[in-house]
Amino acid sequence: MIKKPLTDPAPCTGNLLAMTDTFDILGGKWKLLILHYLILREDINNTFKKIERDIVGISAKVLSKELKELEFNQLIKREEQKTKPITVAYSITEYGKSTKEIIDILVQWGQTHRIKILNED
Amino acid sequence: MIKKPLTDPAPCTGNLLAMTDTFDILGGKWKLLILHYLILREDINNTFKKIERDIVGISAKVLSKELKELEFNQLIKREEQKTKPITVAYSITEYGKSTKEIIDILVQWGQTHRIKILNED
DNA sequence: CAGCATCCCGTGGGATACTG
DNA sequence: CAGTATCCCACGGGATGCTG
Repeated sequence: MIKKPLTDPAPCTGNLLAMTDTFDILGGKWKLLILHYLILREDINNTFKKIERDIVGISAKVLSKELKELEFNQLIKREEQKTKPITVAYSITEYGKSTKEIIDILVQWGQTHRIKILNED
Repeated sequence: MIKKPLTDPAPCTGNLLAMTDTFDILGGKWKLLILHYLILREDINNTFKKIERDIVGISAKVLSKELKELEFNQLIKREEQKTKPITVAYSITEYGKSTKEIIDILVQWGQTHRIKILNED
């Protein structure tokens, strides 16, 4: 039987670092919701206003900040359209689609949890 | 702690709701780090003090709050030990282990992202 | 319409001290 | 040791108004 060092310094630093990286980029309550929205509506003209209306509870100020950060990290693409009053369309990038597996697992976990809770008591 | 259904015309309401449920339970920057820590150290005596030391950056006040919420949602178990100055050990529950797939994906994504960034420019 | 500037408030969380 | 209680401040984010 092999013993581990007793004074075990913070275990798995690498993993913690990687998770923190992910939180930094995708963290907060909105980014993954926005990515989910854009992934499902890949071929649609998703204007700022439309996103703001569809994602219930988000304010324009916060949405603006979130979109900017997502664009900075190349997860979404921003395109100004030459309309009368200017409109802007946002879309998912190929790289942005890599978050789909995260989203799917979070959705699945949430659904399972809800079922678990309902079956209690 | 589950949110009430939103009266929400947005597409894919169910998915958004499920994701929001997950955020409510596992959200914030600490809960998944704590679960990850406890999953890896399943058979170890994880006292409050030990966790506080190993998870760099967390304060006792916040750790206390997070542990309470995780226990409330049955993701971890709290056990007082009959030591001289009382100690408390926390451990992952079977249900808590269901978060491992989430953690694994977040770790993996973070690592991949880091590699991507390094290979740019 | 998109999104920035301002003002303003609630609260999350740090620092510190105290208790069982 | 494992928390709890207080004080206190920074800042996230709402509301509103303005501009290109």
